[in-house]
Amino acid sequence: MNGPETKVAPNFIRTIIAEDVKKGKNGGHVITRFPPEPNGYLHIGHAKSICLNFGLASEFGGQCNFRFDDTNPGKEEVEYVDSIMNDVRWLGFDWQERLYHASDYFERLYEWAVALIKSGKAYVDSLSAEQIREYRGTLTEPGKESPYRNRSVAENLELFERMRAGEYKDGEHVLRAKIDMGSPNLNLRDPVMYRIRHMAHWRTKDKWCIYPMYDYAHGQSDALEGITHSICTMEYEDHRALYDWFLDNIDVPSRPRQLEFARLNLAYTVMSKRKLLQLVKERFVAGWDDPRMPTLAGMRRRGYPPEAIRNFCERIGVGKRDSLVDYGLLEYSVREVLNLKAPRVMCVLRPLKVVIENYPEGQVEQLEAINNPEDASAGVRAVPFSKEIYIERDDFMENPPKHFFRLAPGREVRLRYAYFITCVDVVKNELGEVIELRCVYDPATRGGDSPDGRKVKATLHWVCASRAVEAQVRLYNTLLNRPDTSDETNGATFKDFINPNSLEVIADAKLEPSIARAPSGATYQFERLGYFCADPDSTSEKMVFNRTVTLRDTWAKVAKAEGVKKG
RNA sequence: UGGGGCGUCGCCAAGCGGUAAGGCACGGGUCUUUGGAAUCCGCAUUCGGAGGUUCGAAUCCUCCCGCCCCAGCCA
Repeated sequence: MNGPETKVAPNFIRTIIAEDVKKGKNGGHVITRFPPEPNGYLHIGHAKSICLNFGLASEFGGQCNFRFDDTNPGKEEVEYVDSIMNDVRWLGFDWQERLYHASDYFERLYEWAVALIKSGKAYVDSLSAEQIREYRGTLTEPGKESPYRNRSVAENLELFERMRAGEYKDGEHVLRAKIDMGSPNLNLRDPVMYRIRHMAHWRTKDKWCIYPMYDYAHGQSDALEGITHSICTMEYEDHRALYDWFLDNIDVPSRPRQLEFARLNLAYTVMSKRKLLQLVKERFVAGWDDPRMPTLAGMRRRGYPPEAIRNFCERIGVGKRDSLVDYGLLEYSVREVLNLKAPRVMCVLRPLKVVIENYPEGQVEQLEAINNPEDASAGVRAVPFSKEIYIERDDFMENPPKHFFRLAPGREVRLRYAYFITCVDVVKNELGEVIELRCVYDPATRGGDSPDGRKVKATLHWVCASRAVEAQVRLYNTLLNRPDTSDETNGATFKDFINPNSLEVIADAKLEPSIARAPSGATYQFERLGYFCADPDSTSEKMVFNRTVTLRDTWAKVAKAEGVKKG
């Protein structure tokens, strides 16, 4: 697929793996894994990891396993399990039969813990959680050894066995690795391997009441699956010494290597599961799949194609430094895909009635419109036209500024695929607001071309008033009103910067009749406005559309630069 | 003031001792029945700073500055 000139941009992980393969390490094989914990929905940051892991595996002719990191039953739920698998498949990746769980290895991990006890490298500690924290020391002072650190192997064995048997309450004992309480790396100060949790696990049910910690479970799970490159985010860099310590002190079947990369931060949104959960629980959004959410479920409902997300993940690259990616890059990736695929259709969001005075009363004609100028195979459709139509309020200005090309008193413009019309009169209500336009059309311009070759500076979208279908349209803006809300130094939190205008609902947009019954999820370009997709909230009475992303809007840029006001 | 990372264009990001890729954004042109799309052109004498090594440094050395992560029986 990748020809010689479509070479992908190198990154340090790709480079390391290529070197390993070249040296024949791991027999030249590459096996990666995507290891989510089922404690929340997947978001665009996970997409980066998914694309990296599955992408690298396929690039090197290897495979990527799917593994639930389910070591903490207190936080994990099956609702998340289902959504996670669904989202990875939707993104376009397939783990075939290789669906694994850290909980598949509980028995093996337990045996290895026993072996570590026998070799004097692990012990049961009976300090309380607070005491363990005190004994751990601080960033600048070394820790102290627990008084239980030198229990005999026999005693440790018995205690650990009874921990498993359920003879102790939560928190009474833990199993710790015996490493070095004076290490400058806090992860090596006798890390906890097992804690007691009398709690059912979604898979193992009541079989266990002791559960392994991430640090103890992850590397060994990797080794059992023959993972060659275990790719994780930067915050685990300090854990690598521990990851390696376990692998060095346990008789594992293979030797994986941990590599760390920087997680994705996207402007105007948040990525942490904690914050996303807060948005859902505190009703700032309608749910995990709210189209404003950076979750894959939200983006799917918003209308972002999986291909666009994959392209975005390739474009942002992979590095080790903190970054904040411009939201515009994601939007560019979305438009790029949709431009080629989305059928065009006309919809008027904020209607302004236009009466064409010289058009025959009661006549309705069908005009031919191109479905997708980027794709001839998409064909054409018929759009009804008659004496009364709606145009966009923004497409008319009574006193147009210099660079406004659209309709104005006395001005002629084109109605897309229809006729040239000239505004001859403006009807206002008692408040002085424009409520209707009176225009005349030129019958010779049918279809939108003028036989005499005269030009017009603008083409407007429109909808036939008598045949229009009303639809609800939801317009989305950024969830947060500033790009970076991570600085909480003055007691501020991201919630202080939630954009109160992130959702704008248009109750009665006028839609051309051709998509009156569009299937949920179908994406269209509403000409001159943007890409929109049918929402599952649609009913047989009323369609609901989500604005996926606007089109690039040069006029908006000009208007802003010149300080043009609406109206 | 311990340890681990990181500093290349407004935002990402290549580069690994031979004289600064690419994408987005931005500015301008062409074309246009979407102010869309497409297309062309422009956009870092300089790589956090200061010294040093070298014929030659973003790349090597020294010192300095800045930012991120770590004190869960979370992952």
